[in-house]
Amino acid sequence: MEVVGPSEPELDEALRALAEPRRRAILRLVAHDELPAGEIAAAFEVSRTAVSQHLTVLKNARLIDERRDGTRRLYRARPSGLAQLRGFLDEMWSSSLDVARRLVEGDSQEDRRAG
Amino acid sequence: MEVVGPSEPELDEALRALAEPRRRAILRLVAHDELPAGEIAAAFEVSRTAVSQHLTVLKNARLIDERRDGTRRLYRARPSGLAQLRGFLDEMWSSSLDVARRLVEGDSQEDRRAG
DNA sequence: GGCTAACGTTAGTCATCACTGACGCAAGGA
DNA sequence: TCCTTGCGTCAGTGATGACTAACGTTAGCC
Repeated sequence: MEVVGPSEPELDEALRALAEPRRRAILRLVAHDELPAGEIAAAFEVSRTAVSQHLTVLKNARLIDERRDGTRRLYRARPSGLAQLRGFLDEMWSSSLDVARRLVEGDSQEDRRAG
Repeated sequence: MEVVGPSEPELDEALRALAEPRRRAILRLVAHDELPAGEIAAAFEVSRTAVSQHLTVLKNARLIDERRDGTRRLYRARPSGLAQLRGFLDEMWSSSLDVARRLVEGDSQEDRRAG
């Protein structure tokens, strides 16, 4: 039996986006200020191309919003995109706390199955 | 100027571990029950080798704990490992909310710099 | 000691991905 | 119209990673 859980394309995309340190750094920048792509790229030593691709990934993951102003593109973090991740972590966290509590109480997995 | 943020090896390892769907599925399993490696592997269609490697990654990321019982190795989720991720998300979330509020108030980035 | 069960580890393969330079494109100003 | 500025896109490359089969190791039973 294959267990893969519910289909979760959005969560997967968001977590894959956050798994890259440079994208987290970019997200931190635009979490504090709305910034144009050029200014974001200037904050890093990698090429402007690389930063542009990171911005595309973050945008597809719905972690940032893009707004156009002439030839400039302004980016900022998207709070609701992070909220979903909090939900995932909270669920895992409470579940794991339950297991910890049961183990302390001596109620092993086999006990619960036998009962 | 290169901006990479504070060194965050633990956060990085945890997020990289969670970026893989199979590892999230494994984590969900051991968040509900403490399970031996064989039983975890039986829940998936990939080889036992692959699951063992996933368990190693999750263990190194401090997202699960391992306990030995004879030849068996029992695994379960580690609540404190998830708490760190919650902290990261909370910080980003509140920062992005601040930016959203400032933009709504018409206090643009340029305004704050000029002022 | 010999055997089996339950796992981890190693070596090798294929796909993914972060990166670069070159190019394309839209929005102004002269 | 021509030129520049600000960015995204394309094609190619090296590194990472998820996977498999084969092998090594430890615990317990006979």
